[in-house]
Amino acid sequence: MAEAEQVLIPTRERLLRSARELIEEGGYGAASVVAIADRAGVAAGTLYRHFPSKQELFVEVFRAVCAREERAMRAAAEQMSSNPAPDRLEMVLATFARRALRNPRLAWALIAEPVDPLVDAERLAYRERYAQVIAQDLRAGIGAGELPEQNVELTAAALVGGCGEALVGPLSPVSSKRPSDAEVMDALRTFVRRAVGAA
Amino acid sequence: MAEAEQVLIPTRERLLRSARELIEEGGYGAASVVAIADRAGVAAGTLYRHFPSKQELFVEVFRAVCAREERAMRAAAEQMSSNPAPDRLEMVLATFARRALRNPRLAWALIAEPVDPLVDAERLAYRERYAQVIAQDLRAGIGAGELPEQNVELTAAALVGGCGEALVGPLSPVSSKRPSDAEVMDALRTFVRRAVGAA
DNA sequence: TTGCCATGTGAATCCGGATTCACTACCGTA
DNA sequence: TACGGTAGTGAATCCGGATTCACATGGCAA
Repeated sequence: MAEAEQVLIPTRERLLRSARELIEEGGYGAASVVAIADRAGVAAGTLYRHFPSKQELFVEVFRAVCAREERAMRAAAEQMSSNPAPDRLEMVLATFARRALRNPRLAWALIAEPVDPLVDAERLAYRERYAQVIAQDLRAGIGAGELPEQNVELTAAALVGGCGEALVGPLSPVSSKRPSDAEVMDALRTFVRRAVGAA
Repeated sequence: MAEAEQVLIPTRERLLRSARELIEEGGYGAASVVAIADRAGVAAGTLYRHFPSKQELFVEVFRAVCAREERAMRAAAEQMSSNPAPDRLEMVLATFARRALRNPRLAWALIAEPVDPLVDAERLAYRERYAQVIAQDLRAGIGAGELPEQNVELTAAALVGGCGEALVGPLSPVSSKRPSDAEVMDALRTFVRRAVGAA
């Protein structure tokens, strides 16, 4: 599978990119060392010139992708900064959902697919960060009297988790009679608004 | 680890039980063929006298446990059959959560931990069934005017998924500063009531 | 020119399980 | 007592992937 070799891009980057692409296409299972190296146009051994182990490579991929997601969510919140909290929350979670639906396999890998302890730890850390983005707006909403008092951390976790898992179904490899993306998004918006106690 | 051998119980059953126990304690990873056989007080080869493969054994364990969960949820709904739908829904999901919190490792295995295609297929099937239990009460509630119109299937999925993932955090192996079970249950009850649009 | 370092190679090796199989032990029946 | 079938044994084998390592190659500085 010798690709049109992107010699412009340094090997290390190419390896990271190959790994991400393979995960996007077929989950962690599809991203074997040989496959990754192959796609990057190098030999398997080369991977070990740039990363101490496959795990570490995965961690780096994972971090980069999660950071991108977090940025997208924060940006969404930013854009709505002058709108009421419920609208902001709806937007933030809709952003999360939209992106997941656009890249289902990757989303599944980020949200649920276990890999190894190193990556799993990273996952937990990022879940926490997503929840914090939500929690922030929840607090603001409560402060402004736009939302009722509630356990902010748990609601935030339930929302991230909730939307995540709600997506995992529609996302999952073999689901057949899946509803359209628009329907999913719509139902999730309603769900979020209600769950936070918006009018 | 030759246990006090329960020769009263047939080997096949003992194997199923060992597997379940090992999964409860350490997830699928801890349930190797040798470990399972060991705990059942037989040799590895014996497992293959009773099951065509490890996968098939897992599927059987998984089915049994999921069926038990489903029964618990249905029973909870049954008991509340004369109460309003929102109360029933709260009860059903609280049952789900309570049981998960009581047996975190197993819950994690059922809800999220990937194993192999056979078992994963089973998981999807059961998620669907849990969602149907919810959907049933949602429909009843809408019919009785106790709940607003909504996309029943998606809300049900979001709730099962939502509670599931919300639990996964608190459940997960290494989470430290986890809130008390009571707090989690409480926040989830509120969450559920709001999410379905109850007054 | 020579030596050294960084990078790349890919076949050989290692490793952790699942799976097999030739053999034993026991039980009920002819 | 012999026979066949069922259950059990556990060391040997197989298998898929990560990891290693002895051997290039090319650039750069002494």
